[in-house]
Amino acid sequence: MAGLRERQKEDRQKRIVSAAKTLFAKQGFDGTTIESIGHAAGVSGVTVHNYYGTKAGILLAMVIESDKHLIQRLDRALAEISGDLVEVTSSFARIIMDHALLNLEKVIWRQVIAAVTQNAGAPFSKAYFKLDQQLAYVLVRKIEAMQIAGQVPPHVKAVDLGKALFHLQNARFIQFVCSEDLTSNDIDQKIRADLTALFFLQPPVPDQRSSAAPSEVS
Amino acid sequence: MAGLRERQKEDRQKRIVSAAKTLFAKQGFDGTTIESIGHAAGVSGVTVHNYYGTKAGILLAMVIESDKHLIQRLDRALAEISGDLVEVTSSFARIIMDHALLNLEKVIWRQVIAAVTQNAGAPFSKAYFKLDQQLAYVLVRKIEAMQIAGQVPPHVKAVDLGKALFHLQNARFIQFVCSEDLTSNDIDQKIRADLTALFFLQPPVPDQRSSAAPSEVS
DNA sequence: CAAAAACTTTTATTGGACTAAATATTTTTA
DNA sequence: TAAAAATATTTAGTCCAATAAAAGTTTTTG
Repeated sequence: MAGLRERQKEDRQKRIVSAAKTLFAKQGFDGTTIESIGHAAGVSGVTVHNYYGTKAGILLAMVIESDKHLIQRLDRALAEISGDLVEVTSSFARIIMDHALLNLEKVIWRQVIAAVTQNAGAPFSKAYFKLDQQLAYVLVRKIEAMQIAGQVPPHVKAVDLGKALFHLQNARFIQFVCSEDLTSNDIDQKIRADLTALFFLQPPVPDQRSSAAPSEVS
Repeated sequence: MAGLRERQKEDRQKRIVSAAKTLFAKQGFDGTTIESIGHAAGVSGVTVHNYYGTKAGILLAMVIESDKHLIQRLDRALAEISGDLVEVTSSFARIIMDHALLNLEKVIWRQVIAAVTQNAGAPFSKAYFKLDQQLAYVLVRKIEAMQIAGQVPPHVKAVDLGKALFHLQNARFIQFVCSEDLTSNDIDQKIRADLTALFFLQPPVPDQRSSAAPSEVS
């Protein structure tokens, strides 16, 4: 059997998360009561509480579920990219933004970020931060691969670089969801500007030709 | 006269913010009711509402008030720093972290970030983002000065670099307040690692001595 | 199938943010 | 100083998240 009850529970949870997704999208986060989520999912409001603890808990369940596949998708996508670090980071950011908007609207993402920040330490927040770390390591692995291919200088610590790039990307992602006006193209431009400045690149660096180009430091 | 009533209003607002600061610190954000803030400030809860709209509004008023002087302080502090960009950014971040903790505890800062994110678009959020921008421009100005002094290559766009560094610092600041364990020293190390990797620096570059450390590029 | 275990639901309560409207007070101005 | 204007407070109420405990239901187990 392996748990008939288990399956029912999962089914209920799926219905709850699905109902929440619909209602949040339709009426917003604050405009949706836990009761109404339960009603739409065919369970009582208290049951929703029992499963997810808080409204934010439901939200995070949604996000974590939706991000399950993002990491693999990113890994695959980055493997195919042959550009420099700017291209790689830009693509990384773009895939994350696209994926994010595919699942939830910006206004909901704001609630996600708020909930995670507010409840730093809560189980669902830890899960979210863990996910972030996994995302960062997608970048780290790509950088390691680029180092082997000679596209990134070997003296750079891939982990440090990957994390730094991830944090930068994440800051821009937050900016992205905090402004309804900003498109993913806007953010892409900003990220490119960020990296161009940070890498101290002379304007367009051609290609393979001695990619190290260490700028004369003070 | 220039408004006796004005002055009383200001006085009341000061008392409210001050009371809120004390109570938030003592009982936490959620543990403090608007009613109790009003009581401590000698006004009614409704008056608190009238002035600040929401509990988050009070919080942001606190932050904005406390950050009024931060920009000047930063400007003065950075003017005296003569190190490279890593040193400058590190100091920048450190001053911000110190200032932040001097005024509010981490747990309250989490509420601040949550509130700002959640209510992106609300007047107090806009004010906060504006403040952020002003902070970023402190860095931009310093970089411009460094360019004139020949410490930063002239082909780099100071605005881009300053904003990028600010965003990175900001991401690390959020990490800082989201973990009770992390000290400002921890974050400092992380920021140094970030920048070292991003700038593609050979490990520690001593000084003028051009210690080439030629890495065998595969 | 019956008893026990594991959940869910119902019912009831609490607590607090936020709002609205009526009332009271203080300040201004004439 | 009295009327008017501006502002604060009281009062009353709504809404909803969150919790607790009792009652009901389904699933498992023996």
